[in-house]
Amino acid sequence: MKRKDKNTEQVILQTARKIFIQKGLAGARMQDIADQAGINKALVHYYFTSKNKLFDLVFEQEFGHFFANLATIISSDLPLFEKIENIVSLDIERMTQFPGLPNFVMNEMSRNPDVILKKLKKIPVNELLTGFQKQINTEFRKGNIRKISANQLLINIQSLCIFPFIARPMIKGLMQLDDKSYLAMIEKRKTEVAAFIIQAIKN
Amino acid sequence: MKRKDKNTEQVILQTARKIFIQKGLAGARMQDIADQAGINKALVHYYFTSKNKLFDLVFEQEFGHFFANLATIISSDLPLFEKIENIVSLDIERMTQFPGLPNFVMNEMSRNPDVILKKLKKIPVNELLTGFQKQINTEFRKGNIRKISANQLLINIQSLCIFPFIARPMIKGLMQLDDKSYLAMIEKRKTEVAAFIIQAIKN
DNA sequence: GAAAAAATTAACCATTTGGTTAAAATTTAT
DNA sequence: ATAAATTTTAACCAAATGGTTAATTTTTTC
Repeated sequence: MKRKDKNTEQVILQTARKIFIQKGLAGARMQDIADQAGINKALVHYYFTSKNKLFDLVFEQEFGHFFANLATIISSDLPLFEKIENIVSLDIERMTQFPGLPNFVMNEMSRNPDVILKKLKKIPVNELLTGFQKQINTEFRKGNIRKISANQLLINIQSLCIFPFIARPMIKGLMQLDDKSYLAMIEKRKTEVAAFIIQAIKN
Repeated sequence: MKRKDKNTEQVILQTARKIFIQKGLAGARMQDIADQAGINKALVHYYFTSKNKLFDLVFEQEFGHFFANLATIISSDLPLFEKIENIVSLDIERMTQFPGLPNFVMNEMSRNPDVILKKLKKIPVNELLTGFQKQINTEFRKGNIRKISANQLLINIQSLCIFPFIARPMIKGLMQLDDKSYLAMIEKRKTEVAAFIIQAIKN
């Protein structure tokens, strides 16, 4: 195994990501991570010092994916309905690309709210919400939409986009969908959810 | 500790529930359950045989809460909009009453989809969805609502009701809400979410 | 090519964990 | 009141776990 051909550190990280997402911090085993990475367990410690350190690193990366580009769209000059369409599209695409992500992030937020709070502080949420609320108020005054708070609207958008990924096994089970059907349904939601939301707020 | 005054089995069960909801199966420790129940660890094994057995029992009970009364409302003769209002109200009330429930159930569904599939098979979902779709079709033909599938509508309702509980720490962090403000916001959603949905499908 | 640095290995370690056991204590049944 | 049944206890157990160590191997540097 030559360093030029393979980067052991990266292999461990990818493997750890997969297992942490699947099993969570408590359920993941260092030996399993080593086995699946095809290395000796001591190497995990050599490169990452401890289970917690490795987990923190993985979580940092995954958490970054969660909010990727969202701020940019929310603060853009796009017309409101178009903005909603773009947020929905981006959210659903990202969750499709990283299917275990919402469960992973939500769990860790439950387990460890203080760490998350610290991370969230780095996001200029007030600015975003203020700008978004202004846009909403403008559209409301023009008579284009009904009254709604930026907070509630964003919660609704995220709810409609993310929950079906969290509830994937339940939805598949209840509605008797195989993977293909489930994914087709998710694909359809890209336009349907946006339309649902726009219709809900439209005057 | 007299049997007449306290039921050790129940105390263990309540404690286990709390800890399993908080830590999950892998993260919960039998010694912690015993400590918090104020008993000797061997007692947990005496009454419940193993960690897995105890967990299964707790999960069974919690899973029951998740779907409680939902089938009854969906299959009732209520007019569609009223039905939506009742589902939303019931969902939000139940999640307020059992705040850790959605995380707990969603996690276990991820971890153990086969077990969940088995449980879901006991719910007469096809009947429910068929009936609900009929009602929707009737309203659509009358020109009262837009076209939507029962599946997507139910997913949207559940998304809007449940996700804010799953994402509680994130919402609180991003929107800088304390517990009181968060709960006030949730209370408001009982009517707002129903109105949002009704508006989204109304013609 | 030799030395230094880095990566890898296999064995080992202390602690934790879920579970077991047998004795003691308590409750119930007669 | 005694015997039987049940509950509880404290000690113990084997395996699993995250982590450590020192030797060996490989790669990099000069």
